[in-house]
Amino acid sequence: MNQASRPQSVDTAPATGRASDAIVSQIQQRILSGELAHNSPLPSERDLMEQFSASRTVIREAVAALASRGFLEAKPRYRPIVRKPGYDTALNSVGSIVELMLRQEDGVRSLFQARVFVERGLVRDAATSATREDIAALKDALAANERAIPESDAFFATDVAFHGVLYRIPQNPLFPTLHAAYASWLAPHWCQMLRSPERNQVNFASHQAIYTAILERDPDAAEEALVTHLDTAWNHVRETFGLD
Amino acid sequence: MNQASRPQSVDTAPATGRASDAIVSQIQQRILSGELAHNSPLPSERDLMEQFSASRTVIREAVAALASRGFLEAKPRYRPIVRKPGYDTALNSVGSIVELMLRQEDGVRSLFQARVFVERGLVRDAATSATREDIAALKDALAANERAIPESDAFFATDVAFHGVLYRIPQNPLFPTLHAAYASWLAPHWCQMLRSPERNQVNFASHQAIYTAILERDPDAAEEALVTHLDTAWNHVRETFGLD
DNA sequence: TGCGGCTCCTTGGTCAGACCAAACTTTCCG
DNA sequence: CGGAAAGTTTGGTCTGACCAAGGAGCCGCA
Repeated sequence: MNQASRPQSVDTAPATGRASDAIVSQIQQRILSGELAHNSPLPSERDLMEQFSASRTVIREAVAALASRGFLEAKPRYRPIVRKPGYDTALNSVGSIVELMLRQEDGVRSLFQARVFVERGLVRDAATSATREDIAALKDALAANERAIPESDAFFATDVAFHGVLYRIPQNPLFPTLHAAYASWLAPHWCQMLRSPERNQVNFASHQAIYTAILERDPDAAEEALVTHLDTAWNHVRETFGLD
Repeated sequence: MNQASRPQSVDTAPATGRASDAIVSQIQQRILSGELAHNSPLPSERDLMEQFSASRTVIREAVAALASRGFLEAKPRYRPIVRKPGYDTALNSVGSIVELMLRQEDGVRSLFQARVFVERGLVRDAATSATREDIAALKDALAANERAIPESDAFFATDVAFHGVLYRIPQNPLFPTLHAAYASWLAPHWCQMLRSPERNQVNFASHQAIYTAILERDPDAAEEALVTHLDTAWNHVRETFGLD
């Protein structure tokens, strides 16, 4: 509450039509600057309307806008929580729309195809430039995968985890985020599919083949193993949902 | 106004805290079903509050929510326009956040690196499975690129277009969208960079090398040419902005 | 007849004040 | 000392009102 007494002096965009826009950008700045700490609750709406000398209507509008952009997490009856957005927030905001597109099967195919595309690059990259630690992580994930063969639920988790290791190898924060997004989008579809230890065994074998190829620094083999693996998976998806 | 008289009978989620949620999902359905036609204006807020027998507060909240999710395009003082969302809408909604992340240079690097990653896959794919038409399109784009060498602005456009052709080859609607997104995100940075016919010449040569490799069905050569090309570009970016 | 300009109605944006129910805080009793 | 009860805060919703800008219709001039 230091300079809060003259909030209007710093108006960045007073000319525009929406009064809430100015407030949105101000609060946004406060969040980015840390003045409003990450994970702390937003001041009450009445407080804010005093700080910005605006009506509650405008304040609520601003809060809603910030929430929709991922700067706030607003549970129905609770105080909004300040969230400094990261890559995950970004992908999260697409989530709802992706969900919609997934309903028309063409979307599922496109998305899955895109995933194959990315992972092809990932395994090539892994084969050419994985570090000792990366390989070790892969080995661990593979071992966990093998142990989980009898239990389909656990197997699914370790399956996702194995692929997740691949996404972490390039050291680019975008990829793990992308993986999480993929997983969350496609998981509902996966869960509907019938699973069995036999099928798990096949998938594990594919993972092992990928791992081996990476170990041998053979990008082409790794890519092929990956493609085979995901093609098989896709066929299962097609069978299950009766797509094209 | 057929079934509008009993809007509460179809409530999908009446138990939740937010009253606007129900209205949001109903309007959303009407948009998806085509009952509210694409590009047509939304009924006035007063109309809607009658249809849903809700206060204007709630209606406005619902409209704002739909607008933030891309189902409506709401210019400040005008009637909201109905928009059936597509892939572009999805990526558009990330735009604002990406913009923010681009400000901390690490984000630029990550994003650029991810782009390199994707395009590596794209050129490999092009080299292995480009059709005659794809090759022709590439050739055209390359020719346009060459013609534009003297004029940096035009060159930039044809540069983007050339890469755009690569994104279209896999026939996956996600990729062109991604390309558009990349272009719009990185364009502001590119525009700040100094350009010259000499530099354009170098870039054109790179494009030509990529094209040649694709023509010769040589994925490795194509990938290498692409990586060289983008590495050079990245060095220019680094020089311009003084990144790590 | 055609068209720019004026008027009036519509409609989105904002405000003030009020009420309710759920969440939070404090108090008090076992 | 812990948990239940009472009181206070606070988000969600409603009502009614006002303002200014957009849009439709009217009018007069060319």
